[in-house]
Amino acid sequence: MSDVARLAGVSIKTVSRVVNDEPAVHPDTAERVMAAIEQLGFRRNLGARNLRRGSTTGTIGLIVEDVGNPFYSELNRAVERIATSFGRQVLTGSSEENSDRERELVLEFCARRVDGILVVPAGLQHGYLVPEMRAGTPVVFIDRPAGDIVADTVLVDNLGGTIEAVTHLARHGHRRIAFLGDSPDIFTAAERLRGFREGCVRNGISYDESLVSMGTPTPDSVGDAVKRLLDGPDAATAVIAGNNRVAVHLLRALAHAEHRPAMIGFDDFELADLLNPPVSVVAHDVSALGHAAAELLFARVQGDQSPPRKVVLPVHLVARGSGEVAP
Amino acid sequence: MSDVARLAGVSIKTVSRVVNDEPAVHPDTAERVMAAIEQLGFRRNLGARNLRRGSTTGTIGLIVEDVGNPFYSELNRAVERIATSFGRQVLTGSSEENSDRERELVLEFCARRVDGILVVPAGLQHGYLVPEMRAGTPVVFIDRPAGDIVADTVLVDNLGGTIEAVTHLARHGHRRIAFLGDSPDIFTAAERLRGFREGCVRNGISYDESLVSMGTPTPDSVGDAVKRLLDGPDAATAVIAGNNRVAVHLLRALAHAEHRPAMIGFDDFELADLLNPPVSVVAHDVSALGHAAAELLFARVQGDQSPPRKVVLPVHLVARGSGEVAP
DNA sequence: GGTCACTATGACAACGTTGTCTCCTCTGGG
DNA sequence: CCCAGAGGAGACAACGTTGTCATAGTGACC
Repeated sequence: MSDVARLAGVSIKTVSRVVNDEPAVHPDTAERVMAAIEQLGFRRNLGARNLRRGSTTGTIGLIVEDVGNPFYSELNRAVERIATSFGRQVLTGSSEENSDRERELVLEFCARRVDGILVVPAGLQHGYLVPEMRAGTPVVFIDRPAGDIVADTVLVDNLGGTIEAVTHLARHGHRRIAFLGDSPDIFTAAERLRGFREGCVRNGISYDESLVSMGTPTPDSVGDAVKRLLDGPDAATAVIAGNNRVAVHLLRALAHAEHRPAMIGFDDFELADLLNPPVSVVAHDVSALGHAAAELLFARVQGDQSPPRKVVLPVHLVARGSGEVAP
Repeated sequence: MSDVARLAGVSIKTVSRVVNDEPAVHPDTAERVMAAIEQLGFRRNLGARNLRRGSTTGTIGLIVEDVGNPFYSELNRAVERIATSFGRQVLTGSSEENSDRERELVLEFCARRVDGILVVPAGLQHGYLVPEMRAGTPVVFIDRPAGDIVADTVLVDNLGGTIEAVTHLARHGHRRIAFLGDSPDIFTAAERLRGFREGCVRNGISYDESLVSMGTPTPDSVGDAVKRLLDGPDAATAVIAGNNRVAVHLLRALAHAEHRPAMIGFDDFELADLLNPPVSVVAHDVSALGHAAAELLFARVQGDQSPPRKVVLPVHLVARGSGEVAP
């Protein structure tokens, strides 16, 4: 900026005035300054500006498990949309379902003085956030609640959705239903398992633990579970996939099976309707999840001091075929 | 920091020393400072630090068309991985295929003094980047080259891939092949169309413009194209989808068709192998694209001054079934 | 005992901005 | 002709850090 000032033959403050469109600058002077800016390729340093003004940095942080997962990238997009409408930019990070990495990212974001943080939490302990939140960085939890602190949270109705799935299958005559879920350490997985259990009870099906398989889904783990749960005399006649990744692995494992069980997935996914048979799912609006969380965050950024809110978004069953076959 | 200093009864500089793990601080003093830091929830302001040190900000910018598109989110993930290994964080933005928005994002990133920018360019004019690049912000173009400047670029072999697709179809007896591409303003779309043409020539097929449909893919636009190209006496017997989004819309349009043409998509996508028939594609390694671009960017960040490089990554045809049916 | 090396600490300036205050020069009204 | 007021511009400090230099204290050695 001082280079610009020198070239234009004015003071540094006048350059600042021009850059900030402040009034009380003579048009001729302004023009000279503009020319100098152009010539030198000057661009105001936002970091210095924010430091001096004590204003916000105009950035928010978003931490998800994996920005490459379509579920999270749709979330990312929704968040970005809201952030843009508030004139903010988004720093993203993947926690890889690792709570140390999550913490690292959060603290780094705080050191960068982001205006707020959206996080799909990996761990169960979030005490480390208390000082940051007290220092004025709002945090909103997405898809999973905070472990041990009270904070704004936006969830989907995991329990209700899974109950609905079980009920739907029961209505089509299934009594032996298997449940394939992600690691039970993950809130959504645990909650959906709880919904599965509750769904069985409500439909007069005895809950059979041997029909449940939980764990980080890999092609092998899901393949093994399929062999175990869907073979033999006591085989399950229907199966619920606990999330989109389980569903994908499950579909691949079932692709060449002789007789396929009925199936319902939790989380919708692209092309589900084009598979054979089309896959029925418990769907929810991922964009709405991102929107709601981001809107809540920006309300906090703008000073909303009301007590922490918990929002639960509805889910709905989309019957496409795979869940409507008889045993 | 001055609060911490006051509480610990030391100078501000000593706090700085403790925070930076500098030697020459008495253990007792350090402990007192640490306690004060803990008590006050102090966190160093990275913005101020970077300003003072004149160092890099530890961030890079990534601009794609849409962070929610699986293709770009996979790219995002690959870039993030490299960035993390270099201790950097990633600011992301969606240009929405709008060159003004792209420019806005780039300039905002520059004002934030990112260490470098990765961009999937939307427009054809990048002169606005020259001052920024001269000022020392390296820029690497991904998937599409810069419009009117020379810069580092990482592409995939669009031409070769499409030629291969045509050849593959020709080998299976097809003579009337349709091509559905994205808007010809997009480099990859234009290039793949060129490959289609060249592929026809090489295989002794007369290039028939009436079998080509280019434009931003929507369910309707693709549906209309399908009706036009695949009906009637002169209908195409095979079709090439110019990118992953065209492919998805095409599959949906064909889902209930009586006799389906042979089909090959450009860009692989999840579940392609589970459709009926499984979809043959010209695949390329999106992660490798991100890796290569990010590695190149960080080489520049670290001072590599060699002439701009152009990297073209290979593609390969994955035959799964949809491309291997006779006319 | 004086010098030297070394440890531990602080004062101060500077990074690139912008808010505040001040100063100078007009213009127009009395 | 004087003065009030407005318009235009600059000097200076401050934002939160850290690099440089200075200083005080402590042993160890000749």
